Amino acid sequence: MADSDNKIKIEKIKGFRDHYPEDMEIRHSIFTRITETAEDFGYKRIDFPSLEYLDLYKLKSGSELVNQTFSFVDKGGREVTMIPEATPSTVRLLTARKGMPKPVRWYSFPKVWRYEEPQEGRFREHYQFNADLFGIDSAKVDAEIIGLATSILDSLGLSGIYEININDRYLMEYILKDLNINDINNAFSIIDKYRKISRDSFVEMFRKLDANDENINKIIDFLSEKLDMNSLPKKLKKLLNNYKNIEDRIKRIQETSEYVSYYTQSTINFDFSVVRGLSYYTGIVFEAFDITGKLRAILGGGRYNNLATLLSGEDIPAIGFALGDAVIELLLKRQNLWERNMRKVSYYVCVLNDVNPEYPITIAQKIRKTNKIASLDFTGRKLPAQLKSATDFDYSIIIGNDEIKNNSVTLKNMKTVEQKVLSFDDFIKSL
RNA sequence: GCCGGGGUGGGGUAAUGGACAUCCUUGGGGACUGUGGAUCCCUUGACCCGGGUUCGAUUCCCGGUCCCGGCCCCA
Repeated sequence: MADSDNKIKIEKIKGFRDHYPEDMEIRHSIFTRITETAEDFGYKRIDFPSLEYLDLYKLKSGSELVNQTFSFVDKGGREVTMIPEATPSTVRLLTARKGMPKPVRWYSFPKVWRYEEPQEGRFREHYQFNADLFGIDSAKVDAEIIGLATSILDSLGLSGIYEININDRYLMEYILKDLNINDINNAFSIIDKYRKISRDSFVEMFRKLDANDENINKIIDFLSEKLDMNSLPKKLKKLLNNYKNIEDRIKRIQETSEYVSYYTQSTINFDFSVVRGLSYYTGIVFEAFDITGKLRAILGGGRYNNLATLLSGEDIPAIGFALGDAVIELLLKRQNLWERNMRKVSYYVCVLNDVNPEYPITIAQKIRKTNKIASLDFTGRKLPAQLKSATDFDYSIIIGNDEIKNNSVTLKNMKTVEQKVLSFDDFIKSL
């Protein structure tokens, strides 16, 4: 870029994405399918600011999170952050209206931000779909949320390429305490690393939590394989010193799993290594995984019964999940499903030179009134050039002085190349 | 925050320590008067940024930046 051109070159900010029309067309189609599925379940859409007080996140996650957010002090001296996730905002909206009739079913599809190094399927800004159900704490609603999640994946054509892995924070805590491990948070973060680190370093880290080798081996044994729900009780009886007190909890997990199977054919496992990073989860946690194991979790969520209490003092049971657009895009592209699939019928109106615009505009407006797409070519170019612009459309319409004189429409199917002349009235009827 | 690999017109590419930087596509103009979704001709347009080595750097070296990927972390 020569200086004499007096241009400045602005590059895209690291980790952010541009979306051109050919990309947006597909993206919008996918997003619409996702939100329509939520609507079909009776979930209502909400939205909230992209900027929140940093305190909203300090409440539940500690100060380390600050390093991974886009945070700054605004001109009014407020410590604010680009929202890194939707759940705290969602709960803020819920608790700000006292006495909302329960249950509340809400979804949102905001952009969220995180300050980290971009890599496959991870950007500093991405879209994240969220769905939450407030006011009920039962296996049935746990299953509904998971069922909504699977219905969304299934509706995108991803059936059979993912599985659901379930765990329960309450159960985990019980097990760890039963094995005399009391530093629960640290234990969680070690367990979260189980599939990434060696057995030796796993043992080493647990020893630092004063766990004895016998119990560590029990944990490893329990972590080593995903379980189907039926074998869970047997496994736990062997593992735990005191099984009785946790029996109801196991039953609930089994029920949840059974109910989820009414929504989807997808495999549901119990997986003790599913921990989820957020500290506010209190019960069931779940993730959908690509069965090839190549990608990170496709979506994840869980029950968080005390976040509302933290924010407002009001006790509101809650469960939800989140789904990022980046991983979905990777998956769909891998399955050759990243394509527009809900496109309206489209017309390209070629307007020949010297034609009064009234007639073509009238035709375009008639088309648009029937919920179809009409685009007018006012370039005055030669017909072949206009037809070239029409390539992406289903039909082209040619309007010249002949058509105006005869009150007719020349309609060309751009795929079959078939062409016919209709009267204006017949054309309108054909829409 | 760390590590590796990259960066040539709008998109896709070729070559090069030295002269007009290749080809395709797209854009613009023209040939050809409403169907040639063309063809032909002309044309606009690029070596990521800064510094160093050199007579001379797009090319070699260093730093930055962005892209791709991996780690850390994971919302």
